[in-house]
Parts: sequence; structure tokens; C-alpha cells
Amino acid sequence: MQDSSVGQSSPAWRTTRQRLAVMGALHDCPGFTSARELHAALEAGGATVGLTTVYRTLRTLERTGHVDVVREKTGERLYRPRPTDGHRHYLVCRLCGVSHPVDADAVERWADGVAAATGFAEVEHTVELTGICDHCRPVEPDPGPPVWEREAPIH
Amino acid sequence: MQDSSVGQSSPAWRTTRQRLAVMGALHDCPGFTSARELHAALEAGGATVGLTTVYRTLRTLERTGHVDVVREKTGERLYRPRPTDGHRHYLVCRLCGVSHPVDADAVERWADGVAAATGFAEVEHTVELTGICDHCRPVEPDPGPPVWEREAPIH
DNA sequence: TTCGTTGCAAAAGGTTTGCATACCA
DNA sequence: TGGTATGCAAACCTTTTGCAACGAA
Repeated sequence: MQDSSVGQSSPAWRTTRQRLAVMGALHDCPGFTSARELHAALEAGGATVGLTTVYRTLRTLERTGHVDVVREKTGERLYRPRPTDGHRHYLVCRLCGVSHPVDADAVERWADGVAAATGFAEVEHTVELTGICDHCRPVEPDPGPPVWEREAPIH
Repeated sequence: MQDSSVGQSSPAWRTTRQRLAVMGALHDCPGFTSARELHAALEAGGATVGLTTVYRTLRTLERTGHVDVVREKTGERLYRPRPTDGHRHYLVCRLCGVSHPVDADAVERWADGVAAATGFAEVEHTVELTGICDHCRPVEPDPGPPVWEREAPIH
């Protein structure tokens, strides 16, 4: 009987220079950030952390519930340290990445209702909200993403 | 942004053997399907269509609003022909991919409310529901590992 | 000392692109 | 005929894994 999993089974968390750097960089970012951006920020800040380690650290933080994850349209994962209580839904600015926790009670209840009505079991829901925040709206910060106004002139 | 029937700025839609095959296979699938599965189904059915063409066709159909898209946990895209009226939300079975359109009115209203309350503009929402459908539920040898809280605390 | 952690390189998995050719309108 | 669609291979991108060396406890 390999008990070995209750109490102190999981590997102990070792506080290394790299992990501290990743968590620091994560908290320094204003909104959701990708592993790649995090790695770049670390390099720019003088920290030497392998990309693999960034991914592994984020993965661990995700499993332990210390970060929230959303997904870009491309499938890229974006991370954000989880606030105190464990909010799960955010309204994220498409331009600057800043996030705004929202109360998703209505959605939770709706999802539960749908689950009950359809006969599906183990229903999980993902809700992602994106928009343009107050700060980004007035001007065109233009970080490089596609601008669709380049379409052929009409008339 | 109409580009499906006008030959002005967008190329005209040419009805080719490959495109008909892709659309046929798409309609033959019971639920959401990936490009890879679609390609395999086409090959199994005797149709010779390149994987590239499958991707390009699906992308065009997506842009013209003829298919709905959801994303797997892995980031993989799953496609489904859009029903008549343009439903946008589904409850998808994680095991067999069968989908069940749901009335998402409550979510729409909630999203609109959040948009108004936060000051964000151009708010878009993504809602994805997954579960285990009636048909897949009986035989589920899934052990279910709800033991994640065993992780050592982070400091 | 122990054994979890790191980092490089390479693989994996999905999607897109370059370019010459086939084919619809 | 003209120009779009196709297809193969290779590029791309993000994420994961193998394995030897490192370092926290």
C-alpha cells in the first residue's frame, strides 16, 4: 500500500532564484502575460531563466491554483497571479492586457442550469471576456497588431 | 465585411471538388470536429484532399460565418457547421464531440451588463461549455484525481 | 548527501506559408 | 485564357520531454 501521497507526498516546493524571478515578473505585469513575454521580461531585467523553467513554473502555479489562465485566440496561454480569494473570470483588455475581475455569479448559475437541463455530466464552463479598456480607447497605442482598415477602399 | 458573394475586393468562391468534400464531411460529423479528423475522414472516404486545403477551407468558412469554432484545452480548433439561425453557444461532449446548442440569452445579457459597468468598449465574450453526454456517461473508468490540494503551500 | 530543479536541445502537435502546378469560371 | 485553388514540404509557434548537471534543504 503505497500511501505516500497524503501529508507530504508531493515534492516539496523549493524556493529557487528562478522561481522567485518568474513570480516577481508575473506580479510586475499589469495584466495577463504569456510565458514568452515573461521570459523576455526576465531577460531584459537581467535574470537568467530558461524558457523551459518559465513554462514549468507556470504549470505548477496553475495546478496549485496560484495563477489564473486564459487563452488567446491563437491558443496561446496567458497567465495572471490569482487575486486573494480565487476569482475565476476577468474582462481583459485586448490591447494592453490589463484585467478587471468580474462577478460571474450569473454565469455560474446559468451554467449549472444548462447542465441540469441537458443531461450532461461533469459540465465545465469557460468564460472569457475581452474589450478595450478606458485607457486604451481614446488613442491608438498600436503595439503592432493587425489593423483592418487597410482593406480596399470602398467606392 | 461581406466577401462571400461579391467579386470586388475578395476573390470569388470557386466550387471545387475539394471544398465540396470538406463541407460534406463537416456535415457528416455528429459534433465538433478538428481539421485533422476531417482530413482523416476524407481519406477514409476515398476523397483526396490535402491537409492544407482542409485548413484553408475551414478558415474561409470561419471568416464567412459558415462554421462555428470552439477550442480544445490544448488549443486545437474544432469546427461545426453553423445551424440555420446562427446559434453561437454549445455544450460539447468531451468524449465524443457531440454538441448541444444552448440558449445563451442570460450570458449575453450578463456580458452586456459587465461591459456597461466596467467602461470597456467593444466587449466580446467567449463561452464554452463541455461535459459528458448521456451516451458517453455509463462507461467512464475515469478515476478522478481530486487530490490536487495535496500540493505543498507556496510562500 | 539527497533528490527536486534547471537548461539545453530536440520533439511534439497544430497551423500557416512558399511556390509550382492543376483547374474553375 | 486568367487567375484562383491545390498540394507538397518546410516553416512557424507554443508547449512538452529527455537527460546530464546543478543546487536547495
